[in-house]
Amino acid sequence: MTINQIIENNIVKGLNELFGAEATGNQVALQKTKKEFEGDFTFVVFPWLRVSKKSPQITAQLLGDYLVQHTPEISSYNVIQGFLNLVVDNTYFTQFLCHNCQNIEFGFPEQTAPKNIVIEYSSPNTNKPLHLGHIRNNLLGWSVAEILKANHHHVTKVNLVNDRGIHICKSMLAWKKWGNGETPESAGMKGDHLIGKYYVMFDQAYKKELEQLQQSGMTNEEAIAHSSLMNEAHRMLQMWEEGDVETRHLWEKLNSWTYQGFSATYQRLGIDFDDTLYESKTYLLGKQLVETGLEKSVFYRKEDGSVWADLTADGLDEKLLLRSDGTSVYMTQDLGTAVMRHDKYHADMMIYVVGNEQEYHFDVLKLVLKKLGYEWANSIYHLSYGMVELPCGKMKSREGTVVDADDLMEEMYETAYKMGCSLSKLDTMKADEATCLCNMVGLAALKYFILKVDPKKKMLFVPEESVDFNGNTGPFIQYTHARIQSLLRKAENQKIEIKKVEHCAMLDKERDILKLLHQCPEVVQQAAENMSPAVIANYLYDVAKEFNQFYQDIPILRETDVEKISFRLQISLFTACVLKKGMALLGIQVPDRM
RNA sequence: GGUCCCAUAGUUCAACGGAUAGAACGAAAGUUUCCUAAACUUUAAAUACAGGUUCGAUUCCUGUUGGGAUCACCA
Repeated sequence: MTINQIIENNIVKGLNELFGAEATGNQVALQKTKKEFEGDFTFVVFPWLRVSKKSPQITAQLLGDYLVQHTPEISSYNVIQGFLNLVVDNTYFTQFLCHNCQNIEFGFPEQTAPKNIVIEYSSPNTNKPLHLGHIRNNLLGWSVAEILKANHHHVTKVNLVNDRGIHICKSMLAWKKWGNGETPESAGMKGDHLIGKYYVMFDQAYKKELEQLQQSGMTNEEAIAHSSLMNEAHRMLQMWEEGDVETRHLWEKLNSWTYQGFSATYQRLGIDFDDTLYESKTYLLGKQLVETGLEKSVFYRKEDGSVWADLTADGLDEKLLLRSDGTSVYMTQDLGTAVMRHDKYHADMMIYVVGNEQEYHFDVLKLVLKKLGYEWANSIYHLSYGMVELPCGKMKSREGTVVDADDLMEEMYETAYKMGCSLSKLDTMKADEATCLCNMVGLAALKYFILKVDPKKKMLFVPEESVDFNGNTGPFIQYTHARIQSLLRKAENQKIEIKKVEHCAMLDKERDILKLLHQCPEVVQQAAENMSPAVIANYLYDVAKEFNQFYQDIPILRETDVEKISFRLQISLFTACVLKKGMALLGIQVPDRM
């Protein structure tokens, strides 16, 4: 049981015994005491004045006396207005430090109901390279998966590759027409970038064609209908669906180039998956489900042969499920994917990390699944995150207003390198060590910048300006860790042993940082409940900041009292552990020197 | 037009209905004979507007204004 729970239980007992309140546990919530007041936990008594029938001051005093008497961990209290501030005994914190400093399980909260969770993220299209939007998606998905694991859930990370459809045919057609057999090797390009080049090429040629057709007197619609390029692409899609050998062969070849490119990007980003699924393998199941729904009269067929779900009774619109030519749409595929995924993993919860622009899509998906009789539709959770916007607005691949993932990571590395040089941090390092460090620092800056923001909120990215290396940033936390490691190395060189100190007079700064470290498990738990790595990121910043103040104000190795040195080293060691573990949940590595 | 989301210092982000709304960047001023100055200290600076609920509202409700998303035989 955590100390919060112990105190809360005693508050419930106190309220009942003193005032006959008939209170229960979930009505009582403890909060952290604000910094400017004395105390560690605060209980607000205002809501209980009705049952105590006494003034706020008296009510709080009575309860305070009761708690000090019945809770060994609480040494004293004070009352300000209706706020009862409870002071935890110093010994509690010194013992907490002794018991958890070397505990590798520390930070992972207790879990009474572990779940089977499948989390999907990334979900790229194979016709273009990954960009900043994918980076947010990947980092969020990966980090949330780690956070859920830290809360003892069984997590499967899956990537659903959108490997088929008209968009893929566009790059295939462009490569076939104008590629002259170009390969990633011959072009000296990453495979995904090469394919992306042809995708853009198609779009440019298509636009030019439309312009010419319009100049020759056609309306916009007529031009679209008469575009030979688009018609060719559609023919290619049909051939693909019919299983034409040559088309399939081309498709496989170009996709394999993209996968090689993706794989390199994922690796550099530090992202991985337990399983990869392909839409080309699930869309047929979706079609079957639609047929079943037709038989059950859950869906209906229009005169032109298209199949629809009528969701107007539920406040949504009518939704197309099969085109009049019988081919499937996005929703059809997703229905198949959902059923397949549920059957394959026996999931209690299926998380989809997908942008908030698709909220409507997921509302529809859940509703249609329910109409088909799948009760588990409620276990689908759309982890809906905000878009990353540029100063010029939304990112659009075809218009070239994207921040490419590979370029961005390279820029981060270069910035870290320049910075390292100007601070003379790299002077004493070997070349490969410096490279490794700059990669670590550059990535940390990028990842932290993205993950510290609440996932639900959209965020603004200003190239050359957004990603900082000072202040509330990844490198700041890395620096704090490196500083502690340096301290510990020095201690080892001086043959100083870190002994367990069970009782020790404490300075305010020491107490502050211990109190903060003590909160780690509940922070990890809260991050899981909110599915928000930002909770962890902001906590780690607080820890690092608190430690730097401690480090600045209080001598550690320069102290003369052996007990105090030991105690402070132990605090430092523990801080380093929490920083390292926490950063690992964000997918950020921490160096031992920088 | 229908539905949904958002609005906090100059800027980017915080704040389970609780106390004097926190940080960072940027601006101004300081701290290195001493454990890493990628650090620390100090100053100035914000809840879009109007109502309501509450002992108490940045947070909940209603309206106004301003942004964004979505409602495709696109994915």
